[in-house]
Amino acid sequence: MFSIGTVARQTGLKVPTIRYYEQVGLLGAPERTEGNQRRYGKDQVERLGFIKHARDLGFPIEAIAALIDLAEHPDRSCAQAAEIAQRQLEDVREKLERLTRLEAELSRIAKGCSGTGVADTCYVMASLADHAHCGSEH
Amino acid sequence: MFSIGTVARQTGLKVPTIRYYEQVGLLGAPERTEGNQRRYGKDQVERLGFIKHARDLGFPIEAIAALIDLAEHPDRSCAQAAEIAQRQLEDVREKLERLTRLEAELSRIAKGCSGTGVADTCYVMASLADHAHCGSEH
DNA sequence: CTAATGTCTCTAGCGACTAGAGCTTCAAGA
DNA sequence: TCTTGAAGCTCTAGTCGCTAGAGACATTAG
Repeated sequence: MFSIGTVARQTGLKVPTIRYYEQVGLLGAPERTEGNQRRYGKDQVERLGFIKHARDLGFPIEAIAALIDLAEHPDRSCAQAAEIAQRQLEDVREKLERLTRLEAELSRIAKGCSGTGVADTCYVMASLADHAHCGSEH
Repeated sequence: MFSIGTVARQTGLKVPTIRYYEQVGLLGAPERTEGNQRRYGKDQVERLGFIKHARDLGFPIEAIAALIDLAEHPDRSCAQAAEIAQRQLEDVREKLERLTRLEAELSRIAKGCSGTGVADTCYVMASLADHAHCGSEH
């Protein structure tokens, strides 16, 4: 049985984050000592590892809850898990696309700066003020 | 003088968003009609366009406030504006990097799915449960 | 004049935590 | 056994950038 601090160190999560996951129902309530402190078993530590990994990959809490639910009903089809992963992948790809365009635009803006007075000549300001300066949509 | 709805249509912002920008001090309080409705002048519409564009490029509100402050003091150096843009560019690049790695990992995970029972064979689950399955850091 | 649309303020909610106050419990050393 | 300091507890509120909704008032077109 591990204290919350020990589990935090093991999983890389922060202590309040673990409590938060319990609060939102991602993790069942652990046992408690007589003095009301949480004590986690191996299973729960593993689940927290799963959650951490999924969060690192950007899965929203809700999707993780669905995945955990699937894991607890092994009779269900793997297709649902694949679908969740697929959705996440598409989400990431969309963000990538958008960020790629932003990067192009911003580097164009940032490069154009002359470093002189801001008044009429500042390229950054002009670019932001007038969308027509832009190279592409965003 | 334009009503808030008209300005919203002109700038592409939503009505509550415009009120929000006023609330957080990004935009000065506009004139009001006798009936207490906001009426905006050309200058303010322009500024809202500036804000919209900067937000679309991902600048946080605080950075936009700093840019507006610079715009109102044309004697200051353009270097500060360039610095803000540079910071934003770096931020975008960091996110891009991270997302690129996530995309690789997720597409590997999503592709590996066999579509059969979730029990022992689900690749999605196994990948999430065990970080050792991963091809790279994230 | 009426009806429809627009606008007002205010509060609360989103997601995923994070910070802090004020208290209690635990574990290790003297 | 006692003490001390770290770690834990609950609760509330704050973060960011909006968004939604309630209930009331203003404006405008026909």
